[in-house]
This record gives sequence, structure tokens and C-alpha cells, in this order.
Amino acid sequence: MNLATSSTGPVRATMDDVARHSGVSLKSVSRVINGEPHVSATLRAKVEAAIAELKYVPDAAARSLAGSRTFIIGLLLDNPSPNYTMKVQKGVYDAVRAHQYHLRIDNVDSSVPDDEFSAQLEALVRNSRCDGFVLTPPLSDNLLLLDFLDQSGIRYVRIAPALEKSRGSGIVIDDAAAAAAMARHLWDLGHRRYAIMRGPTAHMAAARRRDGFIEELKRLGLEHPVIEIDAGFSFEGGIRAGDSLLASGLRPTAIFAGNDDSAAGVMAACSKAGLKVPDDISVCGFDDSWIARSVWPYLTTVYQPIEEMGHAAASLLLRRDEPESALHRLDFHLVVRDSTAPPPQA
Amino acid sequence: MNLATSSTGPVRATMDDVARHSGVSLKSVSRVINGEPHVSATLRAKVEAAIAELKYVPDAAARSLAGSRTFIIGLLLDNPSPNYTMKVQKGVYDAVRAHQYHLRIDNVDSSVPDDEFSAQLEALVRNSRCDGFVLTPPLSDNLLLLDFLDQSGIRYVRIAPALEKSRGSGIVIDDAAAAAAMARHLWDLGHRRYAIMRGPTAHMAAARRRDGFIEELKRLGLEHPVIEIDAGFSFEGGIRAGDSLLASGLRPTAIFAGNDDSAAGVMAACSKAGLKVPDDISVCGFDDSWIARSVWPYLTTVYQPIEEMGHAAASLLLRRDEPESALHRLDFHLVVRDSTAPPPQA
DNA sequence: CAGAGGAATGTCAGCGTTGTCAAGGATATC
DNA sequence: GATATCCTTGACAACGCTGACATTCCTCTG
Repeated sequence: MNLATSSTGPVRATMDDVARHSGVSLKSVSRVINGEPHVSATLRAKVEAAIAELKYVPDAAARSLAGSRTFIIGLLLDNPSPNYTMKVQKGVYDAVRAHQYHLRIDNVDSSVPDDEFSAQLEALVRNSRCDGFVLTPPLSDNLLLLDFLDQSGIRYVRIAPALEKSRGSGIVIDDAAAAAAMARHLWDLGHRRYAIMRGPTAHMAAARRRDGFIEELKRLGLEHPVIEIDAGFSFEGGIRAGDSLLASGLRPTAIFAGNDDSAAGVMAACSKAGLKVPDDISVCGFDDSWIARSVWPYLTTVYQPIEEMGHAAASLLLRRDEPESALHRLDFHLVVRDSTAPPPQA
Repeated sequence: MNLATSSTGPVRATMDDVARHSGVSLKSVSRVINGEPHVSATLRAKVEAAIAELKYVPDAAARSLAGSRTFIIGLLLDNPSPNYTMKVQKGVYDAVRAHQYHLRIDNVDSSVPDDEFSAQLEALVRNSRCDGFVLTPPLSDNLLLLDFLDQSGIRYVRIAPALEKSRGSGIVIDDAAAAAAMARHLWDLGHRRYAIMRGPTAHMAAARRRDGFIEELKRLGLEHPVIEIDAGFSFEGGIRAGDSLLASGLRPTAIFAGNDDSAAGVMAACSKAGLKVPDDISVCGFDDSWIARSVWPYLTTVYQPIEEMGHAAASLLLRRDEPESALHRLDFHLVVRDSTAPPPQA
């Protein structure tokens, strides 16, 4: 069997068939399909009827050869977290399909030296002709990539950008406000001794979460300093940070981790140390990723609308009437589950 | 800014440029690019030099319009597990890119009524012209889908098929043998009282794991029957099944769960019940997915080469010389971590 | 009511490849 | 040495659609 000639399925109708069938010119069919102005209602109706009857579907290859669009949106991926990535991907997919576009995936590896990275990008853009790219973190803040796309005149939308936010369009949530909300939750439960597990230093959103958390606690009147430890964004990082925190003898009653993975690690460290969550100590995360419901007790966290962010990013790319650059802020909300509770009575 | 005209990047060289540059005909360039026979070494060298110099890249749209290939491989997704999906996707992506193809993602929802599902498929195949599809479970065993693809004459490769294995090509591992290996591991540790958490009933691979596990134990001389409980493939399912098992008063010393997620749930149930893993009870999973290292203690499990399976599937699709139908078996191996240990002294 | 301007529709030449067919040259066969 | 056969190369017409431009038919304006 041969790849090339294997499609022996029913013959697809062409635009010519539609034109003949509805008694109008080829170009008029084209106009209807592309929603161009200056088409009478009568003609449109005729053509649409013919399209429906013949089950006509425009040929993407011919369209992109003749026109200048490819009807493909590229999703640029370089994120280690499968949960996050899949959610973004789902959102982008839905938006793209709703516009009759297709989703193309492209992975890049930004952990290589700059020149190699540039070579990757060049190859990618040369090969993968797309009408636009959705950039996921950490790519959203990769200046080399942004420069390259700008210079090539390729449209893009950034998900959760932190640096140079005026470049391209971006979809964000207010990390600081979200962290502040978590701070209030813990404060209201009665906690007064806190630790925070910082995310990766390169991750700007993580820094904003930290700042928002600490600011809010100060505003609420916290006296003790907040203990800070680097934990990264991984389970291993969380467990390590948790181990060393608990070994140090410091005993916060609540720990805020930079994301759900590290929070899960912290919880593991607590149970290793014989502390029960949430009775002895409260732990909370950020993202409401899938792992938040794959640990026991279920994790209190901040819901980030990741799928919606992907959807919004793709939609932005597909709206031709969009301004050059804009930052769209989406809503988060607190998800209180079982890993936070009032502190133990001293 | 307009999607259509935004690409003001450098002008791409066309095949015509290459032909002129190397002093040969258009068709000869085409022959070189497509690796067709009957091309002299001299001509090939000239053309290749010109291609390199002009940085020529064939235009995919023109190729698929003129020829009958699209240079796109579709990945059909309907799997709830992001870990699994991302791994498959990565493998498929790498294989596809190595052949200068592109990866298109398409989601379908097989949880809807049959007629609605058929409509989805029809729309998908009508719109998404691909040179072939990679099917992931549970789609690999969806007969409606297989019928549809066969009938449309579209090539596909199935990942982990269980039913009607002679249809299309398939990439599998030996689930029964893998489960048997796990059984031997536990037996060698000294366990004699087992429970097994069954996967979803519709999931054939899960059934094979169960059978392989029990068969092997019988072969080894197990006397007590293995306790069986349905847990599905989710964390919640695992925790529920674990709760009811432990509440029942039955006390196996080792629990084999159908996948890592349900194993994590079982571990949570154990710690809720005050049992320490692995000192009081051993727990093991299947897949070596990402969650196996996101629980404490790290999970003993079976490594399935999911990424390689995706890679193999796509490669199969891209080899034109492949027979109609073939089943390719890939290797698994045991990953012994911290969740299994000898049973407590009675 | 002539002329201008705009709305509605049509004609036609590509877009950048590949498939078909033909032609010329080299090699093999009797 | 003539004919048959294969190898190598090229000319040219699609592929299905859109962009530029032409044409017709209104409707408005003064």
C-alpha cells in the first residue's frame, strides 16, 4: 500500500462543482466561502445550498497556494509539565477548530546554546508555515524567539508573558493578586507563621506570586518574617525543600508552594517527618493542575484557567481585527480543598 | 495587522530558482527532491548544491496540491491521561519531523452516542487531510473508527490495540509478561497474600495485565486466591478501592494496581488507614508515568516505552515499504523503586 | 436625465509543485 | 550493424483556489 495513492475514498467536490451546481461563477463561490462583502443574499443562499448538498469542503492546500494563508496555527511547546501543556493544547485546539483552522504542534528545546537555538528556530519557521504561533511559557519570555518572530514578520500571542509585555499580544492572570488571595485564606484560618517555597528563579510568574503573597501578609499585619526556600516547580524540588525546612527546626503552620507539583513534594516531606496535613500543618499550591487531585489530602490551590488561556490566545490570533498588541487578563479563583485547615492549638 | 499579508519575511526560493540556478529542468529538481530513481549523480549533485545555496525548501501547499500527499500525519487523541498523551505525542512528533512531515493534532470525543461519534469522524476526515493517522488508546480499539478509516481508505497505525489486531498495524508491549514480571518481583520479596486493582473493564490491556499477574502467581505456587477489586485508572478510583479493601478487613501484603494513577490512590488510602508503604504493605503500579515519581515513596512500576511506541507508530506510517498489517512488540522493564519491600514479619 | 459612483458578478492568470508523455542517448540483443 | 530496451532528461498541463481587474447594473446627485 502506498501513502500517495491510498486514498480511494469518495471523490471530493471541488469549487467548480459547486459553481456549476448553483449556476454562478467560480469567484462568487469563493466570495461566499470567505465571507467577502458585496454578495447578494440570493446568491449566497444558492451557493450555500449547493455546498451543503455536495458536502463541499475547501481544499486547504489549494487555498494556501493561491492565497497567502495556510489555515494552520502553530503551538510552540517547550514545557516540561504535561498537565499544563495538555490543557493549553486543548484550549488552543478548540479555538482553532472553531475557526476551521488546524493545529500544528512544534517542539523546540530552549535549553541549548543560543546559536543552536537560533538554528532550530530558523529551520522551524522555514518549514512550518503557519498563520501564527501560540507561545507557551517559558517560550513566551524567550527574547531570542520574540526577536526572530518579529523580524520574520510572523504573528504570535504569548501565554503568561512576564517580560516586555508590550511585544505581541499576551494572555495573563494576575499572579500577585492570586497569591494575595491565598494569603488571606490562610490568614483567615488563623495562621501566623508562614513558609513559602519559591519557584524557579527564571520564572517571572513565580516571583510575582511570592511578592503578592508576602505583600498581602504584611498588609494584614504579619509580624514574623516569612521563611523562604527555593523549591523549583518539581515534586523532587518540593520534597527536598520540605525536608530541609523541617530539619531546620523552624515550624511554620502553613506552607505556600509555587505550584502544585512542589506542593505535593512538600506534603510528602511532611508525612515523612510524621506531620499530618492539614491537622499539623497546612500546605497549598498553585495552578489547580491535575496533581492537585492526585495527592491525599486533596490540595488547596489557585485555579488558573489554563485551557481558557490557550483558547483566548488562539482566538486572538484568528481575529483579524485585533490591535497590534494587547494584554488580556483572565480570572483566577481560589480552590479550597483539604490540605489547609486552622493551625493546631499551640 | 492582517494575517494574510503580515509575512514580509525574506522571499523564499522556488523550485524554478533552483532549476535555473543549476541549469536543469524543473522536473529534474523535483526528481532530486523526491529521491526518484533515474537521476545521474552529476545532476543530483548540481541540484543539491543549488538547493543548499538558495536555502530552498519545498512548498508544502504546492506539493500537496499537485501531488497526492499532504506531508501531514494526524495524531488522534481521546485519552484523559495527560502524561500518557504527552509522551506519545512527543514520540510521534520526533518521528514525523525526522521525515520532514508535520504533526497535526485532532481530538475526538468517543464518549458520545454512536451516531454523533460518526458525525465527528466524518467531519474530521473530510477536513483534516492527512497521509495517515496514529491512533492512541482507547481509540485504537474503537471499531467504529477503524471501520470508518478502512472504508475511507485512510492509513493508520494503532498504539496498544487489543481487539482485531490484524487490522492496520499496531505497536504493543506484552502486558501479560510485564505483569508476570511484577508478580515474580513481589513473590521473590516473600509476599504470599495479594490484591489486584483491576483497570477499566473496557480496557483490554488492563485485563491482560490482570491475567498475566494471576497466572504467574499460580505458576509460582500461590495458594491463597488473589483479591480483586475494580479501581479503574484514576487516582480517585484507586483511593476508593483502597478504602474499601482495607475496610473489609482483608490484609494483603502486596497490592498490584492497573496503572500508576490508581496505585497512587491506593497508597493514599493506605496512609489514611495508618499503614506505612512499603513497611506495612507493598504497592506497585504500571506505566512508569510521571506520577510514579510524584508520590512518596516513589512507585515501583513497569516501564512502558510510551514515547518509543509513538515514534514507532509514526515511523511505520511513513515507511512506504511496510506490509499492510503487522504487529510490532516493544520491550518493557521493571522499575523497582521504594514502594515495594518484603512483607512485615507476621 | 446625464454622469458619477458603488454594488454585484464575472473572467482569467497565476500560486509552486507533480504526473504524464515524449524525446534523445546509451546499452544490450541477435 | 540494426533493432529493441532501458536510462536520463525535459516540456507542459494539471491540481483547486484566490487576487487583480473588467463588466454590468443600480442608485444617487445636481
